[in-house]
Amino acid sequence: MNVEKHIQTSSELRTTTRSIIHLTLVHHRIQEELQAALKPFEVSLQQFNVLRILRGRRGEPANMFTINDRMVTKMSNTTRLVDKLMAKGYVSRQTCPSNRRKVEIDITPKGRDILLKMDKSVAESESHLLNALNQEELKQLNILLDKIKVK
Amino acid sequence: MNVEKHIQTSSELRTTTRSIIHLTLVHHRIQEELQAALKPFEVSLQQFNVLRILRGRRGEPANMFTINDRMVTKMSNTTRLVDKLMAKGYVSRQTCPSNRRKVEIDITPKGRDILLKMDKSVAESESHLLNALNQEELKQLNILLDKIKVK
DNA sequence: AATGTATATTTGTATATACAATTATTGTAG
DNA sequence: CTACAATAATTGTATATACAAATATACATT
Repeated sequence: MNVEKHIQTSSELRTTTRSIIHLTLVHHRIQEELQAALKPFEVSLQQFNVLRILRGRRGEPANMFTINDRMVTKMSNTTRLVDKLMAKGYVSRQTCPSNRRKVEIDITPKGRDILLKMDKSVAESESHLLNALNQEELKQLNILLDKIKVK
Repeated sequence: MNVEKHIQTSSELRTTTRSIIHLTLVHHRIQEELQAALKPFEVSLQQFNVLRILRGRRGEPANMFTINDRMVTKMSNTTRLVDKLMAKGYVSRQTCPSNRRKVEIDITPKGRDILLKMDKSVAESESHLLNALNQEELKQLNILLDKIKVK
């Protein structure tokens, strides 16, 4: 990708600026592709992420904070994502008996079923996006991303 | 960053899934940092991007399509970004005399002034985010990002 | 010139997200 | 026990973005 051409600038960009723009463009493209993969299931990427987090807990229910901590959105929005997954019957929610401020959210069998189907579609999209990168390059990408200050 | 820990899964992730989650987390963090850098100027990151694109054209005005082509948003939203920059006096807009369907958008001196100030703040944030990466690593990052299928 | 088609932009609207305030419950200091 | 602070989640709302439709102009065919 020619980032300079993309933003149509005649001036040379700082290398840092260039890398950040590049990352933004790639990220946007990935989101588009994954959202398209999920469209037939009428589940948003964020809803998919919630389901995936719940499955990763292997039966142990999660509270809102736990789910939100693994997501890149505010807790208020996570509440609403769970609302929507509830309406579709993909998750259950009940107040935690030992601490009635908390809730216990879990994935339902119906949620697991659709998640399995979505997995397939998402995995194909991911593979397509990244198939020009071998294992060594993926590892290298992760190492470089790790060097970006996320704190 | 331990991506598995972040999404709190006990199962091993596919390496592609892991890389994509990692990229998403890093992207989100970068957006946050840059938005924070722009906050004192009361200009959104997307508004900043429009100004930067216009400056890159060195005096030649741009139409909506040209601006939008360099951005990761829909044209309808770019129209509204320009509306807001107009209201602040940072850009000018007039219908193109040779083709009255088109508009000619340009950055104003006032827009250039604030852009210079914002540049400084944004450059600092970018440097902070990426200062653990040397020139060779930035180059390598761009090469790897280029391998992600954006078509 | 009249009609249909393509191009460029804008408007309307639904969904997504961020931020602030609110509610409910629990913990704790006096 | 009461008052106050801390925690957990939700609700309200403003802004951001995506998608569809509408508007205006230009171009092409007859």
